[in-house]
Amino acid sequence: MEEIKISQATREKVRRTVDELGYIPNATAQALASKKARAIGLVMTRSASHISTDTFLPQIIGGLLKITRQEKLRFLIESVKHEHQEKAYLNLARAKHIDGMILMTPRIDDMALKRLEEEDINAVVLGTLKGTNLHSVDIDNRKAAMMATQHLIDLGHKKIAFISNAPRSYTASEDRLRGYMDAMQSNNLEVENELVRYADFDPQSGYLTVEELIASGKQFSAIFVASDNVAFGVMSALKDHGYKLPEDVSIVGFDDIPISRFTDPPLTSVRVPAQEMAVIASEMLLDLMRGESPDTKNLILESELVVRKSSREFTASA
Amino acid sequence: MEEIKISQATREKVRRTVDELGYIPNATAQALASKKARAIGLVMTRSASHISTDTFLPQIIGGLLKITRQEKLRFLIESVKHEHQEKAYLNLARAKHIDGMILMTPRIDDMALKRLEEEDINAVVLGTLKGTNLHSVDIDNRKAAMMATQHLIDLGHKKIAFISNAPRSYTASEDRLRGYMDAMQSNNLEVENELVRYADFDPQSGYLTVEELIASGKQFSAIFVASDNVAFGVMSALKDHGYKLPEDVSIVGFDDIPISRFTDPPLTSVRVPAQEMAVIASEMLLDLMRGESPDTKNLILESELVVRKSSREFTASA
DNA sequence: ATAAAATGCTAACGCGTTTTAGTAAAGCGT
DNA sequence: ACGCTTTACTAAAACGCGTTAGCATTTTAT
Repeated sequence: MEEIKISQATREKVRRTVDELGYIPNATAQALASKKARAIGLVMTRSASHISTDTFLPQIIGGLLKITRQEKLRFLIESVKHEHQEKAYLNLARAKHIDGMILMTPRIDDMALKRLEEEDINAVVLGTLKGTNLHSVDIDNRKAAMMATQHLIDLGHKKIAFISNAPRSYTASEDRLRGYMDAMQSNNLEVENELVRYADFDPQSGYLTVEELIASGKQFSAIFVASDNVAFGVMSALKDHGYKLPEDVSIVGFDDIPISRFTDPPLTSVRVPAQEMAVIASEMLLDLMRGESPDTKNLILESELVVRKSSREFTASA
Repeated sequence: MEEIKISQATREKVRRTVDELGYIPNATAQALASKKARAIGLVMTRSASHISTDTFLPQIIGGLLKITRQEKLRFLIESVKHEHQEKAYLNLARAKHIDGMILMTPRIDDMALKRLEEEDINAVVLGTLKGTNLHSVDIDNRKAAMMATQHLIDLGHKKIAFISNAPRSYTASEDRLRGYMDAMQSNNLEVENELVRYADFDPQSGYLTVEELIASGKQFSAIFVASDNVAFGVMSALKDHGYKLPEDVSIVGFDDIPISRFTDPPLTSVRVPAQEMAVIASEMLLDLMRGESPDTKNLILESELVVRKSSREFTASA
């Protein structure tokens, strides 16, 4: 595979002949002979309906596609049902149709993931999973959530509700909650149980959660919603119940997905470099596949608060 | 492969032994020997950036995943650069790493697609491409666009602008424009060139298009936007320029993606059964892969107008 | 000029399955 | 019991490529 000298003419001639004969190497045979599939998998554990409403996913796919295209790798999407997870991950790699995998939205209790490291399986986690030795790319969810909450506090809000992006069993959800609590506590603000609620990925769950929140009768002048996608439902519910945004309630989201700047009001949100994360994760995976070890084991990317119109100074109206 | 009689006990014993040994068949070897990859591909021709902002994609992926999971097929995403398309499609199948493919967002001028039918390649188009013999699943874009436009006309609007979902080279874009024109003409309303504009998939392009529209000085009291994703940008731009929705301008979108009911105002839109389309397309593909021919060659699913708050009776305010 | 090393080329093997062929055993009818 | 067909099982071939080993040839060093 070193630099071999072959005349340009010969090279061209071969190319032409190959072209004329229409020869296309059989990828399967190549894979079998070389023991390399030249493919990576994006592994998800969510249901089809959650995937359908996931506005974050295209960014990840876009990023992965960028790399796989340029590296001439194939890219498959694998979806494992949570019930069968114990071996599911392993089988994907053991069956050798992929050389490595990228794992999305890890759950805290995901023991199967932890087993991946015991085997010699190339994997990069998109997110954070404590207690494992797996490579990962993520942002500092806790810190970012703290920043977001602090922003609301700086605007004078005291009764700040928290609506999660997902059930608490997902690591990102837990971390963002902690960040919210950090900010509240370090400003001597009380974290009220009634004001902490869990949504479930999609706008609909955000809508319903707000209705519960309103029904609880608790006062609040701002909500930190740990997912833009959920925040859309949150904003819609608030408006439907007669709240004016941002006059009555300030909202801060999380993810800063592409459409967030086009909502009404434009959503203040924590920018998560999703596509960049996907690109880096796949580059790390490539390193692992080559037998090299990536520069960093657990890379944390910067995130920043993008202030738009959905958050504003607290006034006594609410 | 017929029904062989094997005692339940034996069956279980084998299963246990297999489990203990941790044997996992090598998918690559299976594929090579059986000449079946047991995999399908979703083929897209758009750039990474267009993919990242595509809010329609998750629904398609969700639908495909549903079927591939249940049929134990693998599912890969292939992205071909338009420049190299001539052979790109063919190679995907020729290299034999997929048994069939689903083609998204076809372009009118896509000659490469037309070559697929000459070869013996299993393919289903998600959309419509005239002049080919390929199987396809789609809605009646022209009729749906006509309905959407007619809805605005029924509300008393006369100056109705059209903003496409994509450049005119995409078949869906062209068909939706025709539907708009059908409705206008059959109501003796003039189709004004200045009021017909082309966006480019994402909200940003919608935003810019509206600014051009406004700059043109042409009057309009309603806009039919042939994509919800673009419509988000359209609504945002209108508001930024002082228009009230729906008081000053009525909007009708297209696709009815999950978040459309949560916008402000909730978006009137043409419901496209995206996930169902994906499911049916993959089932058709499965038929083709089995050598059977699907019930229908070019299946047209029903779409309906979902009326929400973004469209209302014309008043002389605009 | 000769031996040693480097290079070019071809043929055979191996990858881990499915599939086919082939053989032995068993079932059937007369 | 004998020939015939069916069934069960085993061994080998095939899948289409990468890789290795072996041999022939050329280059380098002495």
